[in-house]
Amino acid sequence: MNEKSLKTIELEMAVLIRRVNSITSNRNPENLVRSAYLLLHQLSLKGSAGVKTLAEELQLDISTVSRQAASLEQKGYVAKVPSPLDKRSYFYEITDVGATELRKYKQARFEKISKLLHDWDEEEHENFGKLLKKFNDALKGEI
Amino acid sequence: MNEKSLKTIELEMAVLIRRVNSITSNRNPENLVRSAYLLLHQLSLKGSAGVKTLAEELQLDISTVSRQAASLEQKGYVAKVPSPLDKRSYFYEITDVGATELRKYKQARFEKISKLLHDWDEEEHENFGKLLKKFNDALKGEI
DNA sequence: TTAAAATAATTGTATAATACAACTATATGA
DNA sequence: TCATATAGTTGTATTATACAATTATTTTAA
Repeated sequence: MNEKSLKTIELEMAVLIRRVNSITSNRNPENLVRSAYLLLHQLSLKGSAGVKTLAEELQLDISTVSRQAASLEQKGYVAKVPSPLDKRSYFYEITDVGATELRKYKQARFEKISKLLHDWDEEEHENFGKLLKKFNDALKGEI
Repeated sequence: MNEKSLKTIELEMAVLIRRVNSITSNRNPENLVRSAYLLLHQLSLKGSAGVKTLAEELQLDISTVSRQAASLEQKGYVAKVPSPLDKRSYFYEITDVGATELRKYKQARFEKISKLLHDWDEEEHENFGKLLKKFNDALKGEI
């Protein structure tokens, strides 16, 4: 039982959150805003859905998702389509503009990370990705 | 040039920030508050310092650190000692109560992480810790 | 078959964490 | 010694979020 690694993770996780939050905070709210990134990603990945479903998938409060969706709609990144079956509910679907913006946003993040990790070897990239994913899977149940 | 791993990191990093922020948000602001954790850690590690120095070390705005320090002082976790040489400035030093609270806070985080990663093998723990640290070091220059 | 309960979404309000700008008090240096 | 620089605080704004109240609609049960 080696506590050292776990202690490192404990501390470095706090530092990571700080730094990433600081770096990714939005400069121009004209474009895709950080907080709505995962919402748009989800719509792109899984197709259209209502606020309730999205909130469950993203593990966020419905009200939070409702606001994020409204903001995406206002920018033209998603379309709000009334559900034909249930007049209370809607489907949000990503628009072409939204898909383009998502691609650009992802690309910008990708490039930042590529540059940041340019001197890591391939195995480190792969390991870090896998472990992050595994950590996130573990976290999922904790919210 | 394998883009896949970098794309995984790009996405999982966003998910990680979301989930960790959600899980670590404070329930009882009587005790040590998440945002001040690294400040108290820093004082514990490097000894007493003024707001300016701490802000540089933590890469935060002076005003942010000033408030965090004031809140720590109000809880009795740090003492605010006037600098004898310069009447404009102060040194914050961790108190015994503060040190105890820091230890408890760290221990609670440690236990959460231990439980979360109980089924990882030792090598994964070690790797994840090392890579997180390495990633944070890379981020440091980007703020 | 209608009244009560449940549900989808929005909106009001509150909080945490932060940065930037304005300000105060003190120190430095030309 | 006065102008400028510096340490720190406080005012204000923003982002991201949750919880509570509300509205509109649907489902259920008497």
